[in-house]
Amino acid sequence: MKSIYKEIYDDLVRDIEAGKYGPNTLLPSENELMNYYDTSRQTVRKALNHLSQDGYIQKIRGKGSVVLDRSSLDFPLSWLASFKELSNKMNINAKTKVHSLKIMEPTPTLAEHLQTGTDKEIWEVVRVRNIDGQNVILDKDYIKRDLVPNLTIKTCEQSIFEFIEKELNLEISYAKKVFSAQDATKEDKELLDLKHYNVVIVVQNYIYLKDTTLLQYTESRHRPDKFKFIDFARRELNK
Amino acid sequence: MKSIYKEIYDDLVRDIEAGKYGPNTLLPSENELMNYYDTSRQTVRKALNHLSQDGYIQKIRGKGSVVLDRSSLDFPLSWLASFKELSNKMNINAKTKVHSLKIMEPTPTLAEHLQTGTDKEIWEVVRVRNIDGQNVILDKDYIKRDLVPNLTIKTCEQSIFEFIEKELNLEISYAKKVFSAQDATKEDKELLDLKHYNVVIVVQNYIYLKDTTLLQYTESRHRPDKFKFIDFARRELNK
DNA sequence: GAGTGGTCTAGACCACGGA
DNA sequence: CCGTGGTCTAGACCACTCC
Repeated sequence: MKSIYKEIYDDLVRDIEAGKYGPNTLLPSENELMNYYDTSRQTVRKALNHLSQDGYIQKIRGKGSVVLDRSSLDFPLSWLASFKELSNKMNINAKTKVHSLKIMEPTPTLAEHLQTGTDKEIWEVVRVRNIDGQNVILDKDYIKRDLVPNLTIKTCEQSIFEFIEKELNLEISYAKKVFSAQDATKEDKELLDLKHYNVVIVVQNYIYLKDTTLLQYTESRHRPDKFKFIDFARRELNK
Repeated sequence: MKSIYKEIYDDLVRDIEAGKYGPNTLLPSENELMNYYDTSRQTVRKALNHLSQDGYIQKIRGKGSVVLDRSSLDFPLSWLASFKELSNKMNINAKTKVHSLKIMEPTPTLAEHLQTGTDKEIWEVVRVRNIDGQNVILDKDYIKRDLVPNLTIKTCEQSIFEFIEKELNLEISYAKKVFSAQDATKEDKELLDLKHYNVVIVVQNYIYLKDTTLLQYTESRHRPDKFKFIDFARRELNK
């Protein structure tokens, strides 16, 4: 059973993306939505606040909720999303090749990234993402084995994300991402079609479950010209 | 007069950062906070939800609000912050040199970025950020002149941000950032100490006021090895 | 003045975790 | 079982925008 505010949120997202409410027009007022969904104002406001948080609308006191123009925003890929989800949304001709999949004991560096001991087994998954015939992203995933006992090449070719959430019923709650640029390593040069570039854009991703345990550390190494990341940020506290 | 939830939020942020509530310990329960501040539960929850949003805590049903470890998070520089705010927070030896400041009519490209006409005057501010004796960031700001009539070199050396908010009383509400990498231009090579790097990390920043008008377009060009950006993201809707 | 969103109250019931 | 957080209600008063 979906909660009411989530239903309202989903409805409005759908309507906005379908163009039912165009950019710079007003959404129905909180009162109208309240009556329409036969619910309390707080519930409506919760839905609207999430729309605001996610960059769909701007609430203006005395006026209403203005729909923002997200056409140039393309995809809000700031948030936790898997490569598969992304490539679907963007209609990209993408393929994934699993380069290696193995169980290992972490090096001291990896143990620190994963907040675990060097004697605890972890999975190492190395995947190459191919877009339009070019190998442009190298993904290295490190996953705690005690949380994910089994992993197959087939799963890694699809979406590890989906597998973890749907098959294992682990709830991913939040993540910390660190963006930087690094000199390309020998491995980068071997596995990617780097052309003349001597640096790669690195996205380190620490993925946490809802009980705050760290599940996975991922390093995504992008060829510079194929890297793009969009972020929507609010300065004020949400109302 | 500060609102109650903001007061609670600020208090808790202060206490968490001061170490009064250490990582992996529990905050007082919603009931306790409710009594302490003599307010309703909803008001307390609003404050806690913002803490959750900002990566300070994880709320766990049946248990409480767990303080997350932000020591490695350093600074949540994902969010709207000026260079001055940042360098203050990070104790960095940073200097700003204004390379040029002028009024111009936008090129077609710039007009599109700023969502304005090619006949409307805009400011162009070019600044070089020097960290530890090296020129590592080139900031190019384009600001609508009708919103900001006057701008001085002195202001640009300090913080344009502060000037806009405090002197002009314009309320900045949200921003869209686009991260990418580009081949270094002739200008990059002239103004920055680029060493052997042939690409720069570019952060395009579109800054909006609370009435949804676009105020400013900024392009921040970073030497790759000095670029770092940290993002905290939640997968679930906030509760 | 009428309508909008922003803050807040005082209740209620539910789902979950831990002892 | 009790205490936790998650959802929701039905009111209230305020600040703001627009006419």
